[in-house]
Amino acid sequence: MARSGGGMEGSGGLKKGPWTQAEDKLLRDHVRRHGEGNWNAVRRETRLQRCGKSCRLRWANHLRPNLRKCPFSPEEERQILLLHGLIGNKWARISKHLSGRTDNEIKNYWNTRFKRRQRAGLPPYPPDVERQIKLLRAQNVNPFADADADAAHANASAGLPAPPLLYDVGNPFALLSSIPSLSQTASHSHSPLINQNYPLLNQMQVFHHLGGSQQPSFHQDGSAAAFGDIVSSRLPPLPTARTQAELHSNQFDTSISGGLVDQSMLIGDEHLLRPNPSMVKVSSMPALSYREPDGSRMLPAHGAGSDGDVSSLGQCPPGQDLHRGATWDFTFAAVKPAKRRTASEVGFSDMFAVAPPGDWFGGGSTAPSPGPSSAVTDEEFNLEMQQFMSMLPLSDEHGWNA
DNA sequence: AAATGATTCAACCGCCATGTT
DNA sequence: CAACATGGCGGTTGAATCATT
Repeated sequence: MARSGGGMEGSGGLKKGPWTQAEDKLLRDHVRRHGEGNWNAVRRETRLQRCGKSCRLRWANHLRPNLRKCPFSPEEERQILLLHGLIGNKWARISKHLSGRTDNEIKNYWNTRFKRRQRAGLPPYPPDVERQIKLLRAQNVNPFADADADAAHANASAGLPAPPLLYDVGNPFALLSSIPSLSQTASHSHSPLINQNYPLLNQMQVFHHLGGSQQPSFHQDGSAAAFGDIVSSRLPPLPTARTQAELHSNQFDTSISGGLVDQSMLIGDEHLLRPNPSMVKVSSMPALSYREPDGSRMLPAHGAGSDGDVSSLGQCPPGQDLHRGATWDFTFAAVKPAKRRTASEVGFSDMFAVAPPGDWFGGGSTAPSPGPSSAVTDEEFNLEMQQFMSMLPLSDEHGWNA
């Protein structure tokens, strides 16, 4: 998209703005001959008046083979959510797990949908995704934690709270405990991702299944916190309610609804979410059901390019791209306005029932913090992720899009 | 039909890490 | 070891487009 009117020259006579077909051809030919990399040589060896960075970006985001330009599939959306929940705004890392997707694409996707949900006063993750995130984090699953582990350790050493788990302020165990299969996984799996350093959450699940309602206390100093006969000495402290000012920019201000949602919204998910007496009713919330108008997004809204955009369309197999609909957009599109609505049309019956993110990624930091770390490899993580994915229905089982 | 506001996403920018000299 | 070059990443911007009034 043009951001400078096209053809504008920056410093050094370098061109900015949208790429033309001719430029694309030059770049493509160059890469074909010389391979990727050495981007600054492109300008030297071709007539392209683009800086190396611009070339790299153009190639990576639009020209390289195997790019998939179709809308995200439900699995991809779920992966994005899960990965984002685990590692935060690490778009490049996330994109590595989504074949044919660029970090920019994922970033745009997230930002767009996130803002939409934010406006609607919704948490970033649907309930079951949030549960997955909780579980993975509780199990210390962070395949990218090599570098992050140091930071986390440094934080711990400095007495700073570890990245919090997502949880329900009112009932931190309601979500975690409600998935027997997951509890089973946590308790009995021999997966390499099951980290025994975090047994407490698993026990919490058991505890809750046994009818426990007492909530544990966690101490920021990491000292043991009594929880029945369960003592936590290693679990990162769960967050306390924070003020809006402390929320990360990416966090939702759940104060709109007190961080909780109407109990009626739990319909369809009631076997997973326990009624919470502290839930409040939200009087005005956009209706969330949405159906894309007849695959209109098959084509870019703009850009198949007035200026020779060569966005590779149709690279997704038939049926993979026309995915709009109730069972497809289970995540963000549920908040997407079918049409912009008047306040009177707005409803809340399809709001996600989910715990407030509360302290989403650690207070004070402008960047989301990764979750607890482990030495799990990407391969192991992928395997584990696939297993989790397979456990989750792609259908609209819980009626989020109803 | 025009005006206005909202949304999308390609492209840019600045910073940082790594490699090379 | 320092200086420089290069590549990568995440955040942000803004024109094009869409939807609504």
